[in-house]
Amino acid sequence: MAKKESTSPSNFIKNIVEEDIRAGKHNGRIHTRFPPEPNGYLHIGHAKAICLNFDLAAEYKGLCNLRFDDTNPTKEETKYVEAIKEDIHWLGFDWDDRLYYASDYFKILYEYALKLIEKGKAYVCDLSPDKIREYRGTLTESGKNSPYRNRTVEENLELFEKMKNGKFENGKCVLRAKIDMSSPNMNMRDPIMYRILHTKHHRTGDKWCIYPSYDFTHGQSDSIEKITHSLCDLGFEGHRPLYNWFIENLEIFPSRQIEFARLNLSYTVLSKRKLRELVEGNFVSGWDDPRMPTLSGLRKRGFTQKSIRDFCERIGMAKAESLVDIALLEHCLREDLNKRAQRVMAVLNPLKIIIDNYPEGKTEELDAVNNPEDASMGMRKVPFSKEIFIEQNDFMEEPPKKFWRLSPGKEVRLRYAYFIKCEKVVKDAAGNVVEVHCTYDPKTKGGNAPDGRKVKATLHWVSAKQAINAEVRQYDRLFSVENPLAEQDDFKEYLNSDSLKILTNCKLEPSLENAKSDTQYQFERLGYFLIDSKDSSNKKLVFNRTVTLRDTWARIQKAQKSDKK
RNA sequence: UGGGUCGUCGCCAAGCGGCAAGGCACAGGGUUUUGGUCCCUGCAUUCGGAGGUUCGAAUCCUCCCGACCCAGCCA
Repeated sequence: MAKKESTSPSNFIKNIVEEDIRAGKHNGRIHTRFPPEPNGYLHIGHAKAICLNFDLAAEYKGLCNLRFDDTNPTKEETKYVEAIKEDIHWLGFDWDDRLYYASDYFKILYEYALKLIEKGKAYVCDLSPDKIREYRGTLTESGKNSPYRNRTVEENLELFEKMKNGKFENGKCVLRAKIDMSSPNMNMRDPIMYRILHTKHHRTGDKWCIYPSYDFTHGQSDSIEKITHSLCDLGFEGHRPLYNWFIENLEIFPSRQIEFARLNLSYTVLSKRKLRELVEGNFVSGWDDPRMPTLSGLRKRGFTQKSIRDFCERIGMAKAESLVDIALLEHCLREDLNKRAQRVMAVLNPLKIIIDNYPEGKTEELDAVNNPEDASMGMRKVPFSKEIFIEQNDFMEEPPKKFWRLSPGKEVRLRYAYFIKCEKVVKDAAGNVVEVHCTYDPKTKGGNAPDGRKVKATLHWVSAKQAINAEVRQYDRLFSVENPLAEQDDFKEYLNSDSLKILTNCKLEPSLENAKSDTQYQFERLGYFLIDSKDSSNKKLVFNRTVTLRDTWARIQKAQKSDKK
C-alpha cells in the first residue's frame, strides 16, 4: 500500500483549526489575513507570519487577505505599501483581489463608535495624556474613573461629532471605551478608541482628523472581512479580552485572535525600530543592504524565496519565545542553491602560477560541467594557458598537517585541466610569495592520470590571459554576538566589523562576462554569488557573496588553532 | 505586590495517559575531479523542580522555581 503524506508539521494553530473544522465552526471555512502597518520594510520575522497565514489558508482550502493596518497617518507612507506588496509577491504569495486597508473602514468604524456611545459603552474624555496615565493606575494598583466618564449619551454624541468635525486641536480629548478602571488587565481600563490627529493620511487625505486606535480597528477589520482566525504575535495576548469585548458589544462577526511567538534570529535583530536605527545611523547602506534581515536585503544578498519559505516551515510554530540559530537559515539556503546554481570558477585573491613546461602562447578550451546536480544544465568551455591564477590560500610554502593543497614539491589537480607540481616559489623583497612556478603533466588532461596516481586536492583556477576582473563583496553576519539585544550595552556596539569585505582584484572565468543578474552562481569551492542589482555594470562587474560553501578545512584550521592555545 | 503566557537534547520543535518524532548543530565513517553535494552511524533511561492520582504520567492534580509580556492619544 502506497502511503503519501507530505503535509507540513503539526502545530498548535493547526490543531485549533482542525478542531474548529471538526466542530463545524463557520461551516469549515478558513480565512486569514496578513496585516502589516505600512511604516517600514518587511523582514524575515514578517516572512514567518506571511507564510503562516497564506500557507494555513491554502492548506485548508481557505483564503488569506492582505490588509494594511494604516490607522496612524503620522508614520505611514505609500512607498511602504508598494515595497511590502513587492516583498510578499517575491515570496510567492498572492492575495488576488483581496487587498484591503483599515482606512477603507474608517466610515464603518466611526459608526461602530457611535453605536457604542449610544449603548453607553463609550465616552469622550477631556483628560490630558498625563492625567489619563495617572488615572490609569499601575500594574498593581487599580485605576480610577475619569471625571468625564458619566457624560450623557447626548453630550458624548455631540462632542464626538465635534471631534470629527475638527472643532478641537490635537490632544484636546479622546473617545474611550467604558469598561473597567479596576481591571487587572491594563488594556481594559477604558482604552482609547479615537484620538484627534490633524494629519494628512496617505489614502484618505484630509477627510478625517480623528483616527481609530489599533484596538478599535483590528478586530473589527477582521470581523468585517469575516476573518476566522486572526493570527498575531504574543505581544497582543493581553489585548485579546479587548478584541473580544469590542466584537461582543458591537455584535458583529466573531473572528478569533490567536497569538504565536515571533521569530528571533541569532546574530541579527528583528525589530523595525532597531533596523531603522541601523539605516539612519548609516551603519548599513540602506534597508536593502545585503546584511540586513529585511526581505529586500536578503533578496539583494542572493537568498531565494524558496529557502526562506522552507526555513519558515522548519522553524515550526509555537508560543515559546525562542532564538533560532541562523545556521538553519543558511542550511536551507545552501540546500536550495546547491541544486540550482550554475558552477563557475573564480579566484578572489589571485596568486599567479606559471607552468614552465606549457607551450608559450597556446590556449586550450577545456570541458566543464555546469552543475553536477543537474545534467540538463549542460557543459561549457573554459580556456587554459601557461599562466593562471589560483587562490592565495590554496598555496602554502610551509603546509601544516592535513593541508593537501599546493606546496613545494606537491602535486595537485587543476579542476577539468591537468595535474601540476610546484617547482619554485618567487618572492618579493619583503618575502611575500608573488608567483609560483609549476610543471604540468600533459597526460593528465581533463584531470585523470593514466597511470592511476591520485592527488589529494583539486583546485579551481582562472586562465590569466582570458580572466575578467570583478569586485566581490563578501558579506558575513551583521553582529558578532548571538543575541545583541540581550547585552548590557547598546546593541550597535556589537556590530560585526568584518560583516563586509570588498575584494577588488578578483579574476573570473570569461563565461561570466555575460553573467545575468538573476542567475545564482556557485564559485566552485568558495560559495554562492549573485550580481549586485544596483552597482554592477558591463564596465565593472560586482558580485555579492550570498553564503559560503560549508568549509571543512576552515573548521580543521580553527580546531588546530585552538589546540595550540 | 496585579494580570497574562511560557519552560521537552547545544538551537528550534512534535507529543494531548501506554512507556521521548523530526530538522539544524556537533562527532565519526563511506563515495567524490568542489576539504561542496550525497550516503551511513552516533547524539534526551529523560521531559524546569518536588510531591500526588494511576497498573501506567512529558502528558492529569498540587505546590515551588525560572523566563517573558502588559501602565503610547504606536501597532
